[in-house]
Amino acid sequence: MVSGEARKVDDASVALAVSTVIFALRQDEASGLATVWLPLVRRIREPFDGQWALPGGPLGAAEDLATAARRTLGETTGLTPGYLEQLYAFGDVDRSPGPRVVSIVYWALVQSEEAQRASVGENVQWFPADDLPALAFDHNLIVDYALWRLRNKMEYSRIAHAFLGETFTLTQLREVHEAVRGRALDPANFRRSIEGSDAVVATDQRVTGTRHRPARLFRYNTSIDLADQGPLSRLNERKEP
Amino acid sequence: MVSGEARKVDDASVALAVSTVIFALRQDEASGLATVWLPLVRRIREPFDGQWALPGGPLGAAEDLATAARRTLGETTGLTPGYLEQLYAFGDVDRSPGPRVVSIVYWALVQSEEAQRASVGENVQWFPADDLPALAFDHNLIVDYALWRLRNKMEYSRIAHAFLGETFTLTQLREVHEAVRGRALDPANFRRSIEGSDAVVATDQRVTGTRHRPARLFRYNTSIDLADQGPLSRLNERKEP
DNA sequence: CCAGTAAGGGTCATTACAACCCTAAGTCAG
DNA sequence: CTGACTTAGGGTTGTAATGACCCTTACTGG
Repeated sequence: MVSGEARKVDDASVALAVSTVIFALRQDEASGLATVWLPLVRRIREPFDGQWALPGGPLGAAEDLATAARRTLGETTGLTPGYLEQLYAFGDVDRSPGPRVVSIVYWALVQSEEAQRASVGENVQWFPADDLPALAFDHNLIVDYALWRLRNKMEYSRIAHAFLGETFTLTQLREVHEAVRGRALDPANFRRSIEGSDAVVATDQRVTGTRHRPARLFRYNTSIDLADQGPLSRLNERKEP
Repeated sequence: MVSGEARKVDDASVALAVSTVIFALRQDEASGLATVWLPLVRRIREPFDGQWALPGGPLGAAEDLATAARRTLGETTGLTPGYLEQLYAFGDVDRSPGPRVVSIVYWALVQSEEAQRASVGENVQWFPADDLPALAFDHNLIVDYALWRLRNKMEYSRIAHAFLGETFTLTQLREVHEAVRGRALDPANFRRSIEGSDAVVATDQRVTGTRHRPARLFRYNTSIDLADQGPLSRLNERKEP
């Protein structure tokens, strides 16, 4: 039998949802070190009524997958991500009680200030990514996988700037890496590895008023593909305004 | 508005399909070097009637995504992959004329002999991955991405054995790497890098009758996670018999 | 003006890797 | 039987990347 890609699913009871794991960094008040946090949404209907879940919702009929991820994320949390990438499609038959749901999950990064600005209400709360409660559906596994991808990708690509503003010091950039990778990095070695690559461009500005030696401000090299998705970057470029 | 993951898609016209890019190695008759090939299926209905497309089909109501990939692959090409991993979900609104289709695409590897055995008919043909005709839908982009992932993954993980049998010589393993990466590798350096890792276990068997010095046969170290998918390997383990 | 601290640069040992060379051990032609 | 040929497999060396550690520079607040 030869495939007919356009045929409908036999049983129309398969629903398609889009969810997003979105990370930001937060200073721990005790240690002063930054760690990875993410917002969760309290469910207000069965199944898993009252439990925490990833922000998301059904796919609209006229929107692309990434657009649906942005929209549902905005509707539920008010956040606008600085980086967004598809993570995985979860579709096990038994992953949700009741009608079957296939979830296409994205993962994203926001700047910390943007995360502060966004509304936080009764039904949206931030949690440390390493220490989550039991979530609805298979969302604990999803977060684990997203966190693993974030940590992996931080080592070989240049997504760290999505946590920072337009310009930043090398110390700020290093602190992002330290927060995600969970250990201290040598400032001098870090500087050399970054400056040795072409990821970053020095500006002629400096940060003063820090009661220390003024630090140079850097900007990301926009002529470089930060995402490192190979042929797919074509697809992503096309879609962004 | 808070998400309801289990709600149906507003417009029920979104169909969910599963396709697979499956690679095998073939000797080029002229040069004797191996290169990467994949089977394509000729479409026998609109849209793209008569053009080549990836093997696939609609998702069944009671099967997991990977199961659907294996099933549709078997039905259309007769192949049983030695390795299977999710690639990406393609869901742009305009990727298919007519009713909307979201395709969850897998990529896979088969042993070369298994690929030989599988039926090849009028409507299934093998093509070199580097030199494809214009395919149906966005399948050229999909194959490019799958090939990029294969080449990337070959460098840092241990999937090469999926092209080989139970036991193999280091020369065979090296030829797999050479075929995928497209360039010759130094035999001595390759040997050291493999033996230095714990990916491979030497058996006490040797290959004779090759009119050369007999080569040791190796076996893969099954106590190691070959796929390197982090937390997802949990999910995959569970599903395989 | 001095103490404290971050910015930023230098040095060195270790490691991974590529290039290149050599020897070992089979088969086949004669 | 023997030597040519070819692949198996090991050794040596230079280079590039990385981490550990030390030093100087430059600002601010007391």
